[in-house]
Amino acid sequence: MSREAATTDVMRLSRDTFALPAATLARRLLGCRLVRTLPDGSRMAGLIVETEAYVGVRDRASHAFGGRRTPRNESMYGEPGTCYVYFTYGMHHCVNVVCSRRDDPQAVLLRALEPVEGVEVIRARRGGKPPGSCCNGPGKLCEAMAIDRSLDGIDLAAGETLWIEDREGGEPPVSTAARVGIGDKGVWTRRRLRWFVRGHPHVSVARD
DNA sequence: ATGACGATTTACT
DNA sequence: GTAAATCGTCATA
Repeated sequence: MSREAATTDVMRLSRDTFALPAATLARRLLGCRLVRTLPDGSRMAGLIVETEAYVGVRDRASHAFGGRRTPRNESMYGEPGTCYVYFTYGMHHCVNVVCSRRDDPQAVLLRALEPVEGVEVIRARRGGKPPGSCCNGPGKLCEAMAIDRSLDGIDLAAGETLWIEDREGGEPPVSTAARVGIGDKGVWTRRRLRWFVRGHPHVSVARD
């Protein structure tokens, strides 16, 4: 392999990157590309522009708070790079990247993407909405990319039908904010564990 | 068996 | 801004 090819090859994120702590990985994922392929051959991708970190058993807002371990959140306890998909509000899915190490349930919630590949397929699945309204929220991006509980527990590092590719340029300009949709969880409601690309039009909630 | 609760989205006032 | 939609999950009994 030539030096040129090596530097231009898209790099799939691998186990050692997923082994970062959630608060570090959440920022590291901004600008990276989430890729999804379907049995019918279609391929979709979007740049990650907003994330949230759920930092472990002491995080009151986390599904794994206090070490809670049930059939629903079992994949949070898996290898770094495991995909955690849950169903909520009776109608929406949300997708997370499990990180840190096995049995340390930390994860990064993917909250918004900028669609860059398969945009027409994405729009069709979102009822024909404009691209800017297709992936600007955790439930929306799952609908757009056909992500549901059937993908819970898969290995994103293996990259069969869903994986993440590293960004090619440097880190985009980053803003932080409190996480969205957290009820009263004391200090954990206010901590700035949300990261997004500053000023990006596809972010779900721009407020800091 | 029951009930409360969502890491949300959409439509409507 | 407020409210409805809609149901799997889990703690409690």
